[in-house]
Amino acid sequence: MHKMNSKNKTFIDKLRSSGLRPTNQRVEISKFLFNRKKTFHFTVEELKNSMNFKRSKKISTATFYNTVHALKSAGHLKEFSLENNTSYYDTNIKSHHHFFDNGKVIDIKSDKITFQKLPDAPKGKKIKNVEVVIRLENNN
Amino acid sequence: MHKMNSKNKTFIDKLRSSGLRPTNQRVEISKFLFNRKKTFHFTVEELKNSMNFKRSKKISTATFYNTVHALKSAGHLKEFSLENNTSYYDTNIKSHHHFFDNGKVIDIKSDKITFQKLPDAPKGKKIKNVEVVIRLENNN
DNA sequence: ACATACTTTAGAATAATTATAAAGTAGTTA
DNA sequence: TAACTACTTTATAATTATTCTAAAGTATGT
Repeated sequence: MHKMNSKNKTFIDKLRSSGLRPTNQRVEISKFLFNRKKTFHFTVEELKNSMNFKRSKKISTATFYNTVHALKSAGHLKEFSLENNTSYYDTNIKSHHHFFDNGKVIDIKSDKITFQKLPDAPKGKKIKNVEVVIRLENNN
Repeated sequence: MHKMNSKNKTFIDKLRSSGLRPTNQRVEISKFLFNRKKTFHFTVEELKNSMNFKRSKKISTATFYNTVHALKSAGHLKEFSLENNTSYYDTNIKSHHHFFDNGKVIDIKSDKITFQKLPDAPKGKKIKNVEVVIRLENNN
């Protein structure tokens, strides 16, 4: 007996293309992450807390880590780091940049930043990507 | 009895301006960090291991963390992050950028990158700094 | 419906970092 | 210089983020 409406398909596809069977837990995580208009920035701990908050049967920490890691490896999530030893993930996987405003992260669309000059890659290497972080502080 | 030649002064000044008394341990750490030609990238663990390697009397982990943290807060070190939940520090505090080549970090001088277009800061905010990370991969 | 390989989970293990509190030291003062 | 006080060092415990483990459960092909 399959419970699957057309809306779920997309989430399930993301899981399958990450090499993951679409179990209930994973489908719910995938929905939670991708069924939204705006891009979503999160840590695994935040994701776990916000999803488990209302659930009677909690999804385990390991499942959150496994699922997020697989989605990231498959390219459905983008990982980035702040200076607090925690991994952040972004549902916006298109190349883009970030504002950091004391712990808060805001996406900057790729075309908002263009370069006049970029260095050459060292010999034997090539550029995989370029990421810009603009740190903000309060005016005045 | 003071053992202090003019060379040490500089290291001691960095400590004092970080609000730290120049104890033996701290002076040695400060020397180790700043008494070099090229800029130095390190994690606290790496710093501890390389300094303690040859010492009979080891400097404690807490002292490394405290000292590095104070030097960073005072602006004598720059902190940055890779995607491995570890803090990296850079003795080059001038605004500059980085190549990341699987875990290896290479400085890029500030003037090697210039922008054609940068976004405005959100209202009430201003730009504190802009950092570029260029990720490398092997050719072919 | 079976078999099998993949999953979930609680809990242990690990790694980086921070906190604690007792013993030691720098810098000031008398 | 002796004494004092506040700051330091250190070993160790605690904390946080993450990964590992192994037993019990489930998806999927036949």
